[in-house]
Order: sequence, then structure tokens, then C-alpha cells
Amino acid sequence: MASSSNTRKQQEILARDALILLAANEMFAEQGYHSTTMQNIADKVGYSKGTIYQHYACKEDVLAKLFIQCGETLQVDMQKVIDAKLDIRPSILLITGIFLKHTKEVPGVAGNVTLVKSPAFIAKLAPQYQDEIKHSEQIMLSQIIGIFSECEYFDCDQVKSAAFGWWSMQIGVQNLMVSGWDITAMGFKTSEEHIIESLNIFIDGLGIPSAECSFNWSNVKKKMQKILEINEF
Amino acid sequence: MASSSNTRKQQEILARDALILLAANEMFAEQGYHSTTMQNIADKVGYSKGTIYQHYACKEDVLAKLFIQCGETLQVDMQKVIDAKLDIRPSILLITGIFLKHTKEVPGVAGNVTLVKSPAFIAKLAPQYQDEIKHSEQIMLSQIIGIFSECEYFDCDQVKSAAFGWWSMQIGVQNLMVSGWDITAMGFKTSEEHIIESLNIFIDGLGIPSAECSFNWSNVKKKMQKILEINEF
DNA sequence: GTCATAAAATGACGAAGCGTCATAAATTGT
DNA sequence: ACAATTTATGACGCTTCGTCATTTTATGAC
Repeated sequence: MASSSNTRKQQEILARDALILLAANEMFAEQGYHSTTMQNIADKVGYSKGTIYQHYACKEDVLAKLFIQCGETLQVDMQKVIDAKLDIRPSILLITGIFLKHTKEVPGVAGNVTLVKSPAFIAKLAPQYQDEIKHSEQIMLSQIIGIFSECEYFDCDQVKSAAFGWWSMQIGVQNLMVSGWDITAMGFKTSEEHIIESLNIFIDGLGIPSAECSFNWSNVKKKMQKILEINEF
Repeated sequence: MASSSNTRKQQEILARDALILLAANEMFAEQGYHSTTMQNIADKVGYSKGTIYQHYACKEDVLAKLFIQCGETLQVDMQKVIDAKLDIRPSILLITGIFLKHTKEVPGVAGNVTLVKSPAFIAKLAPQYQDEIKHSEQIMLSQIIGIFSECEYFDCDQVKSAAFGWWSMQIGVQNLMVSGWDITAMGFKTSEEHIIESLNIFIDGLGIPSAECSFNWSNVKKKMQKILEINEF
């Protein structure tokens, strides 16, 4: 067997893998993880169920792979913010903005963070995915801790509490955003606007001086587009 | 048919209903909602599957009922804090403490807030439960808004952002607490300790002056026991 | 081009869970 | 004691997950 043939076939499989993930992501977003069947995904990509199972040993693995992919994108984007060496306030707000952007782009994944991390779910995953998820968590956590550590106003313990608080708020807002709850119908602004405002309050509480320019969601969005080098989202 | 006989039978059914919910709550907490079967619940209460289905038309309704029950308890406990007319800082921290307490008591419910509120899940519920959940949400939200409104330091818009931020953080920390993630193994303190510290930071950011006594998790717990008139949890 | 062999795709099948309903058991009223 | 009604039961139909024997396609030697 020629190596070129091997490579070609491998590329075919890789391309189909991308199609599967694309289809799964769409269906998870549209009708939820549990309401999406493997047959649905197979139909959408135009292959049989058996072929999908040559890529993923179980339905859980599909969501896990999407989750891991998102984690990688998040890490890359977060690193861009870190490398920009901004002040701590814009850093935190931009990292939040990145998560908000991802929540809107992949609601089927962002809304299932809790499911993916539940013991029952993890137990069904291929060992490789279990490890990758754990690894992804650690990288992201260290990035977050790193950003909060840059602040000279508080000690190691406060850093951990601040990072934990931010993380909680982030998980929470993701869940609120993907739930069908229309908060604007209750006189609220959008989740993005409120959470940025809340975070500004939180950062004020950390004793960090206010920036010269105000940081509302609109500003954060613009700054994000610049740093991530994207046009729209 | 005598009314006494009717009442007696109704009480039997009510008693069994409580047993079903008790069993379901335990199993949801132990092995998760999805891994718990209706047969499991039936076996645990010592009745057949068919009898369980005379109480609840579907598995979703069982979780929804538990969710609604918890909501009622939360409302009652929150009202006790509100009625105590404390300063805003202890009020917010005690409300948080109540949610932390409930998260520990009913992890099978607290960890599934996102699931219960997902459109696909809601759609399967009996109309009655759909309404009750919506109603429960509104009551709790108005209680939270009410507490934040007591603060004279900010306007209506800030109140909403603060309430939204608090709510996000609360949902997030519940998810973190019920996930298998052992943060103490990573050098962190407990979720309860960190979130109380984070909330203190958040409240500082609101411009609220520090209280004379410090409010760590231990203090909050003690104050809670006093106001809710309980001994341990 | 043809054929043997290997690789890959398929969907019928077994297993398991949800929810139903005809039947069985128990309770009530006469 | 017996009929009528209410209540409990688990076998059954249906759906979905995941498997695997079979079919189809691709490869390579001649």
C-alpha cells in the first residue's frame, strides 16, 4: 500500500469526521443533545449509522469531541488576549467576551458543560476523551488563574476566589443564555450586556481602578474583533 | 362513597407520592437523572412501574415536581431572610447560603436546573408543571431583585445587572458543586468558601460599605441556622 | 480488463428504557 | 356473600443505542 493512498483515505475520513461534528453541533443546538439521535446525525451527513460508529464509539464521544474542539479554540483565543498584555480589567472582560462569543456559536456545546462533566457521562467516554477533557480543563484554569494573578492588589487566596467566582459566573451565564428564558421580555437587557456590567462591578470590588474608557459589551466586542482578527460574529 | 374514605385514600396516595419523590431525589443524586430508570424508582418505593405512572405521566414530570418543591422551600427560606430586614450584605450572603444548603441537600435537582429549563424538557412536561415552574421562577426573581433594590447606592439598571450577575454565579456554582470536579485537590478551598469570598468582592464592587464583622462561609452558616431555625445541615 | 483479497459501508438485530393498557387484585357498597 | 368499582401490575409496543454479519466498494497482481 502506497503512503499516498493511505494519506488520501485518511484525509477522506478526516473530512467526513468534520462533517459529522458539524452536523452534530447543529442538531444539538437546534433540538438538544438528548433529542438528537445517532440516526439523525447519520442522515444529515448522508452516511449510515454504522459509519458514524466507526468514528465515535458512542453518542457521548461525539459531544465530548465537540467539547474538546471548543476548548482548543477557547485556549487559542484566550492566549491572544494574554499575549496582548492588556490591563487586568480589559483582559478579564475580553476573556469573558470570548466565552460569550463561543456560547452563541456553539450553544449545543456551551449549554451542556454540566452534562459533559457529570460522572455518569464521563464514565461512558473513551479513555482518550476523558484525558483530553481533563487536560483541557487544567489548561483553561491555569490561563484564568494567570490573568487574575497579574493583579497586584490581592494575594494568592483572593486570586483563587476571584477566578472561582468568575468561572462560576461564566458557567451560569452560559446556561442562562442557552436556556429558552427570554430575559428581555422581563425588562432586562441582553445577557451579554448584563454580565459585562456585573463583571465590571466584580472587578471594582477587587480594588482595580476604573479604566479611562468605559467597558460595556459594545466596546468589548470591538476590542475582541481587533485582537482575534475577525470581522463579525 | 363517604368523604372520610375518600380522604383516607387520598392521604395514602399523597404519602406514596412523597415516597416516590424521596426515592427519585436520592437516585438522581446518586447516579444522575439519565441513569435512573422509572423501574429503579418503582423498585425503590416497592410499587410497580404502572403505579408510578399514575402519579407522574413521564419521567420529566418527576424531576419537575422535585424542582418545584425545592423552589417552594427556597422561597420560604428566602422570605425569612427578607423578613429579618438585615443589611444588604448579610442579606445577599444569606440568600446565597440558602442556595448552597439546598444544592448540598438536593444535588440531583440543583445540578439539573439547566436541563429542566431547556425547551426540549419543558415541552414534555404536563402544562400544570410548565406553569408552576414559570411561576416559581418569577417569584424567586422578584425576591432577588427586591433584595438588591434595597441598596441605595445604585439605580434600577445596576440592580438588574447585579441581580443577573448574582443569579449567574449561583447557577454556576451549583453546577460546579454537583460536578465530580474536586477543586480542593487543586489547591482550592471549598466551593462554599470561595463563592462567599467572591460575593463579598462583588458586594464591595457595588459600593456597599464593609460590615463590622467579617462574613465568611462559617459566619454565614451560623447566621443561617439562626434565621431558618435549624440545627445542622 | 479480470479476478482475488482487503477495507469500508450498511442496516437488521439484540438490548434497554419509556410509556400503555388489558388483566388481575383489592376495595367498596349492598 | 356477591357485584361493582377502583387500583395495581407487568407484558407489550415503540424508540433508540450500539453491534456485527453481510454486502458493497476499493486495491493490486497478472
